[in-house]
Amino acid sequence: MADEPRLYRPRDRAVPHPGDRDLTAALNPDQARAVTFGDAPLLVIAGAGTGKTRTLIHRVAGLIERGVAADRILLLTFTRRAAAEMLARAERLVGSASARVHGGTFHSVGHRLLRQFGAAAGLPADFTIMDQGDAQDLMQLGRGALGLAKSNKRFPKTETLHWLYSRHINTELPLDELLHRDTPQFLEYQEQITALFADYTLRKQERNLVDYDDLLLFWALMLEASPSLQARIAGLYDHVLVDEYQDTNLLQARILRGMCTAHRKLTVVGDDAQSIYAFRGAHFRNILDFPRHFPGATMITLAQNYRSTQPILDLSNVVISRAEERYTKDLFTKREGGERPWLVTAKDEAQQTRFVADRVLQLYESGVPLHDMAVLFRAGYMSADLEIELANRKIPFEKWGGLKFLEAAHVKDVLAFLRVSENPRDEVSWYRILMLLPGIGDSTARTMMAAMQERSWDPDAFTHLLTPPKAREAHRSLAHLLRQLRGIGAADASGGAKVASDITAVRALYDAILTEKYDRPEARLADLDQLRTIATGYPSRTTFLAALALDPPSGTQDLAGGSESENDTLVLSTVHSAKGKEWKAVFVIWAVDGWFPASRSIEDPDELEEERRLMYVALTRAKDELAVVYPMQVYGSKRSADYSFDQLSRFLDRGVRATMQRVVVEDTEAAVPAPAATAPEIDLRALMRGRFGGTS
DNA sequence: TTTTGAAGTCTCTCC
DNA sequence: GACTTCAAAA
Repeated sequence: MADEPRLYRPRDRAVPHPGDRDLTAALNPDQARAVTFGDAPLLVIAGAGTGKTRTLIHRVAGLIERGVAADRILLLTFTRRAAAEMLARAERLVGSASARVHGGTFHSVGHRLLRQFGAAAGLPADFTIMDQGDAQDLMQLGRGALGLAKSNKRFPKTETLHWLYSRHINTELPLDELLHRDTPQFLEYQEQITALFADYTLRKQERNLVDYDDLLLFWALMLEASPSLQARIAGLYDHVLVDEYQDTNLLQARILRGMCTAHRKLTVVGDDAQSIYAFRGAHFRNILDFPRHFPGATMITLAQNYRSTQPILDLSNVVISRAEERYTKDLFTKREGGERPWLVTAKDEAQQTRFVADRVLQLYESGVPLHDMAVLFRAGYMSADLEIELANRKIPFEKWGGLKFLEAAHVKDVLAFLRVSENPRDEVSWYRILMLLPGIGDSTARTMMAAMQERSWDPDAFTHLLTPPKAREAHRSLAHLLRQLRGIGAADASGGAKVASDITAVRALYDAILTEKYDRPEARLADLDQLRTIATGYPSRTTFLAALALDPPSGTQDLAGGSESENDTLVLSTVHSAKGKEWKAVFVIWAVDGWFPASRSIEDPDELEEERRLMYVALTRAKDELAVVYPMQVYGSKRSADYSFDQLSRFLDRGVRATMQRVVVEDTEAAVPAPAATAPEIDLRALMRGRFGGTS
């Protein structure tokens, strides 16, 4: 139970689709061919909006109708959202039988398999999962231990080191090649970097910690290193289906090979024009290499778009036609009519925000529900101004992607307490907790952890540690808390209530620290209330902690519980998080060179190409209405000599603009007077000066 | 020597 | 607005 993936959340009522008797009735010939295709490797190249997911789901349904047991089908996706959506749609199509289809992201399925089979591979069953931040923290600790932390300014930053490590695991490129290609300036440190990676690997093992990359790597290794393990793991499934295959990397291809060598019943779908995860080691050529990895594979191409109007496709096709390398064809639709997409010129961010809010309301009044509209942007923080405006105007919205609830420092702090009680060897969490205590800094924390390691991380070791006088009292109350947590946590049987009371116990100590640290702690304290509420939904502390790393609730909205679908809310999303989704009306904001494409991608041709595909993904989300907005003036923009950041995105060149219509925002807010040019009647500043006795 | 406060520097995407 | 770096204080 506890080990089941959490991605599938069955709703109470599963209504079978009325037309599920003939699964191919609603499909075009190409789609139907993919659905009814037999048991050999199958590659479906499917452009945006061509019914890719629909085809995949129908294929699952078809397999079930052919008598394949639902729980012997594995459906792999790339993002959590895609996994949840796919399984929900499968259920709608074939009814509750699909409830037993196994599915999730590669990482979550890898996690489940590791809990199940890890013991046979020498991995303790109670390992803790580290998120990216934790992994970096751990590497930082190793860096200190190896004496690489200081003294050398030119040594790569921990962030870069972790990136290199992850890249090495996911792309299977040797370190020296990676260094040569991506960061030649660090070549001279290759020896130290290798030593650091070795230390990191050992450190993880000794602390019983597993990072995201391990979830994939260990899965692959279990399949490859032991024929009997492979038989047991691969033997769990008769059919494997993979969505968004263009976003897989070599490690994942290896996993699929291991899972499918026996039966070769593998279906993958994807679109090379929508490959946007190169930063995670994916390469769109992977999808084209599929026939080589799985000889005898059949390829089916879907090019008819069912989503967008022709004018929207015209624009998207021109944008992607500028790509250096491209394999999929132009999309076409039989949908008639539709307005040309808008290219909206705004004076500045404020006007861009006003335009979006006004237009959203306008569409809403004309009958488009809020949930049929989305605002897309390159990076999470770019919607800040809009969020404030929407809140002011009381337009309900939910935000996808961007900074996550669980990445907030205070949430991680509280979780760290739970994690050390769960896994006393969790060095990352120990460090975090110790640094919170007054009188303890980096060096004392390291000394204390070394002492605990001396005692083999005995849970009682902490109580007997010596601390500086200043930290005495804090040490005592922390020791007390940890004993208490172990006591509470021991009775795992009573489930979520226990996790919640753990959190309450932690807060008895932590709230004071938090209040001390921040001027306005209210919002953060509220976050912790949320965390407690979320915790009640999990059967045990172990499941709770693992789920948080792999399937984190995105924050406020998820908390509302099952009612989220009933609320009519506007979606704000990063383009990455929007992939695979569609809306009647889509706004793409910040179409400014340096923002989209991001300035750091401009110099590297490959990265620029990925940005282009990202823009393509953004544009192809729209069904009926599409508006691309760009503010001409960017306040507080970077003072870079190389680029000016108030130019229209380079992806919207002349030819592209010819498929759009220009819209200039009428400045309705012109009533707001510009700063007075006349001499002030009074001088407020002068009146305020000296108010606090100071003279500055 | 270690901690802590303050000024200064950027800001991605996801599991 | 969060994290890093630097200098002063304990």
